[in-house]
Amino acid sequence: MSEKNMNIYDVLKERELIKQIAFEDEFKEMVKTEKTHVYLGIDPTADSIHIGHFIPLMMMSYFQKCGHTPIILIGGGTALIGDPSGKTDMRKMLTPEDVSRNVQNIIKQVSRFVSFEGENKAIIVNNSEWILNLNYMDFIRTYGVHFNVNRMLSAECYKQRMEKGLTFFELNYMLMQSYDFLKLFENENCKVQIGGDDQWSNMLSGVELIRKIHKNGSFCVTCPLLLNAEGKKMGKTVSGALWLDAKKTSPYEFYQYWRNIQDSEVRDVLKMLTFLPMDEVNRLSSLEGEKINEAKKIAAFEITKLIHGEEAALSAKKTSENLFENLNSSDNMPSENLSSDELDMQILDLLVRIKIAPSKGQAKILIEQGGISINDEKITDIRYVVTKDLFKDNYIIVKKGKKTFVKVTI
RNA sequence: GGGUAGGUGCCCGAGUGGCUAAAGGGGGCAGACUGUAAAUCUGUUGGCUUACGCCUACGAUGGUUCGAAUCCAUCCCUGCCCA
Repeated sequence: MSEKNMNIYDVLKERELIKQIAFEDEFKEMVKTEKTHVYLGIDPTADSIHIGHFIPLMMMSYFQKCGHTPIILIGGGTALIGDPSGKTDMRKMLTPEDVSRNVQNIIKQVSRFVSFEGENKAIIVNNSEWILNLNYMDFIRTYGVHFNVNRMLSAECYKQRMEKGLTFFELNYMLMQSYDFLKLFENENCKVQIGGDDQWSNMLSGVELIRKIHKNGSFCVTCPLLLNAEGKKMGKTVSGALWLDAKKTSPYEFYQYWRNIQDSEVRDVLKMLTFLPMDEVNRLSSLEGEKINEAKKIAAFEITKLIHGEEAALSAKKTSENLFENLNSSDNMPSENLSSDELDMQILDLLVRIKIAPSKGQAKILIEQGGISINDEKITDIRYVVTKDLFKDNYIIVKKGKKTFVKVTI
């Protein structure tokens, strides 16, 4: 691999994947001469990773390509307790079985970005190994003394919480995360932590803890958060988050998400979420007017390929082209199967049945506003009945608005 | 522990006995316009019902009343101030 000798700092700079670095100059010098371990923390609170993990994983991928060793830290210890950071309610407690099943899924998805083979193969560690055995008194005496609460409270992430109320538990998160880094530093010679910029304070406090105890270099690097043109986090879909698991967000849906980004987001998306050469990124993102659709297609394809593999990406792309560019094929479209005794169904019931509308009331509104068509015929009567003769080749295509298609088969 | 202000629909927020499925805004969805974009304009936004209507919903549980988001009691939760 020729990339092995590339300098990670330059690579990340070029991709604009760096938001902040602690001890930047020292970091630059370190990576010139050393190959180190790099860690990224992921909470196994869900059985899939979502788009928020995407950029840090891209970053990790570059680190590995440059010869560094990725460590994926699973927050198994903290997940067993239940992470309170959700604003409204405590997340439900996870059993050890939940956690280990989630971990399996997460590893599968992470392996799209980092390799678990070769000289600097990625390793997985779980912080339950050390968190669960902590002795409270020992912990606060040994490590607690290094944390200045005044300073912690001035950190951006807590500042916002000050208005809403902050519990001691949440305040502790910073100590836990710092301790994770310290352990990895001591046990695995891990000098670098990476993560999203929202983690900056937590990461920095780990760096400082290590420097206080070992008087030795450790670093953290954050990547920019993926924001859309409105300044909100990207990755929200109608049905919630944009997941990287095909079972939760289909490759087609995933592809469409990226196909529909705004013009102004194209450059960021290509640059940060694909491995396309920068020349190409620059060329594509400078396209104007209608032509920028070309860039969006490429972005959607590349990103889908990265997450779901080439085959799934091709078929998502094909489905999309067929639907929107009128080639009239329904392969790979989201589909629902009806049993034959469900025929002659009222249109309202059908829309609910195939999950196009959440309730009959909503379905009624959609039809009244002209948002529903079957096989390209607009439906205007809310009492329309779906009969068997509509089903050519045993399927119909139900369309909601401009972008939602469902193939209904019998 | 004491004082005080609060908890309303996806979110913010008005409402302080009947006209309230609950103003207004945001967000979502749909329509027009477009490039599967943005901006703009329009409609719509609890569930069931062809409909009359019924059910569920203003932190929780009880109560007062012909009638409660609105009054009373108890409880739970949150903010702020004092200790």
